[in-house]
Amino acid sequence: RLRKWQERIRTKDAGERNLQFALSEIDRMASSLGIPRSVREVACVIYRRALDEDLIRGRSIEGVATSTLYAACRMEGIPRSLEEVAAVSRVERKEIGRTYRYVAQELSLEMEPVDPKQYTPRFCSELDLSEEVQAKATEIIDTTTEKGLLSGKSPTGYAAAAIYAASLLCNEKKTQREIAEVAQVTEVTIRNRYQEQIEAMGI
Amino acid sequence: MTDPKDTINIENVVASTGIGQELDLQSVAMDLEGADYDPEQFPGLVYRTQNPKSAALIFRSGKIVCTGAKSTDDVHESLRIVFDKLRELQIQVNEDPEIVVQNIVTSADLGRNLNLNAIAIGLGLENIEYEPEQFPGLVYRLDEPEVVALLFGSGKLVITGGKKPKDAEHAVDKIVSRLEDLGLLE
DNA sequence: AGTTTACTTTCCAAAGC
DNA sequence: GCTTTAAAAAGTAAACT
Repeated sequence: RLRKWQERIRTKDAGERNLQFALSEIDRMASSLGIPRSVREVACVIYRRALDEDLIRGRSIEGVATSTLYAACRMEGIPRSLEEVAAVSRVERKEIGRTYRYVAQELSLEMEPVDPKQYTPRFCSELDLSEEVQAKATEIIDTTTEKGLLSGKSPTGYAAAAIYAASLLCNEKKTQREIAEVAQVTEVTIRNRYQEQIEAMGI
Repeated sequence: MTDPKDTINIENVVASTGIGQELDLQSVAMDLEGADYDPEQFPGLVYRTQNPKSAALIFRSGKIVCTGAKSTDDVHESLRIVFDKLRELQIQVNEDPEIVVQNIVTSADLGRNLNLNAIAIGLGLENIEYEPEQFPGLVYRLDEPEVVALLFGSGKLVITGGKKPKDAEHAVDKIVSRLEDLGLLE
């Protein structure tokens, strides 16, 4: 009887320690990505839900913590790409993506696809581009999306190409390399999306 | 308009069977030309047939898995070749061991571009998985028939998980009618 | 700048770790 | 869970020319 009781306390303590570790990891990753406190709190709430639903079993705490932060950013409309969260996590990108899909499905998070426009303010700001370029990029994204160009394309690559096109149109040119660095995509992807977009825009 | 069902093409058939007899894979690997056997990596011996093209995984238990065939007839033909090869090695194999098709992968074309964003929201986020950052296809799990469809922006699709060719036809019909109901196929 | 190769996703069986 | 096998879809990445 005493042994069972001690075991319960031990598991409870271990669970408590694991939860504290997960929450501090979320905080650490969020800090290095410059994610606001309100979003970290959303991530912590999702993590606790995942814990309550017993979704952590068979998965790494760090993996679930990272996925939870990724999901929270999307829910709050300030997405970070898997590339970006993977850069501050000790779990690889593929694992984070798989865990995110599992958690989102099990908790019925019903996440809508990421809108490329949600990346433009942050990317433009990191590139020191004007509001004018940002507005132009937004317009390019809206127009080309209406023409059906977005299906299947990565939101970061799509946003990066629109920003590249907008920077040219507004005479504030940034090189493909500079934009690729900020958006964490390759120059080849920017070229491919850019060609389609300017053609659809009739430029 | 061409019926999307007419564009269905079987791309891969997976089937299992068995010769009801234990095998010494080490000696089979020695005698069978072109056999790949690395028990440290995987317990099955890999044997590839050329006509029709397929890959057979042969296990110590005598059970066999055949993949890569383009039709159910090809699976039977490939396995017939495998059975004959084993017989050449003085291994007893019945006339026609039971062959069970486990999975059929098909491709098809709806003939129009698809707005995957609208489909993801329209068909309801519950049976749909669409993460273009991770994969360009939208994953749609059907209950009847019980298959999984991957829909692409081009209107092309992949259907997998079915046990018979008809499953893919039924799946295409359901997908088409559901997209039409939502006004997402036009 | 553009090409080639390789990897991402879905499915399934097998035996063993 | 993982390992291996096969195949399609289309996008992206890495490594070259």
